[in-house]
Amino acid sequence: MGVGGPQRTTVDEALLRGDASDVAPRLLNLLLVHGQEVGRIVEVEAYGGARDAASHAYRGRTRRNASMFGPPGVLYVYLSYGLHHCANVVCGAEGTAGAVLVRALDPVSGIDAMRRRRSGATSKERLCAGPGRLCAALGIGGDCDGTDLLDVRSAVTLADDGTAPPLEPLVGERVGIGLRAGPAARLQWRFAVPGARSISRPFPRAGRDPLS
DNA sequence: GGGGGGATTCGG
DNA sequence: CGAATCCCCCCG
Repeated sequence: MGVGGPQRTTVDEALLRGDASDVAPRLLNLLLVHGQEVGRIVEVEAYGGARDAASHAYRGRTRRNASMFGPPGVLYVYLSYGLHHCANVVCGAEGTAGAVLVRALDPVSGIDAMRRRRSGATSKERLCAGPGRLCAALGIGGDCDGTDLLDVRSAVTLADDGTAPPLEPLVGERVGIGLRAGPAARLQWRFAVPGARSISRPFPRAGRDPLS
């Protein structure tokens, strides 16, 4: 057999139909593709709708978050802190808000182009370790908001090379959620591939209870 | 119409 | 730790 690597297929919409917290861990080890630049999704976070105080959609639809209400498979891109773009895979039924934030990729190909876009980054494992970093590396900007990730003709797509998601992903609280989000800040809606090289920030050590 | 805060990142 | 810098929310 050839050494060209496993065949890449598109992702079925059925994978994305559920709630964000159910869909998120199933996106681990899929590929995010923009032209020649390809990265493996190794860290994600789930964001819901009206019941998730940490979600952009908590207070309903706005111009910014409109894509979150779209059909599953749409790309939701927003500008964070006026500087960095962040990419989400929209999930759940059309009309309901739900999305999975892609927080880190392991670079697979197009690494030279990624480095060019991220002039500061040197090491491969930092290239796409963070939601803003990976968008910069892949060239995903606001113009990509609303893209259909399941359409092979799109500039940005999701792909599956046959690597299954981990049976036991790392699980933790979402990053950067302020106290104003209330109990939603403690939801264990962050997931990652154990042992992945590119993780945006460490997960707290599991296996011990706090001293409460 | 104004002010505060953010799903971030980098440099000092 | 603070700056960069835009969108959105809430209050008046």
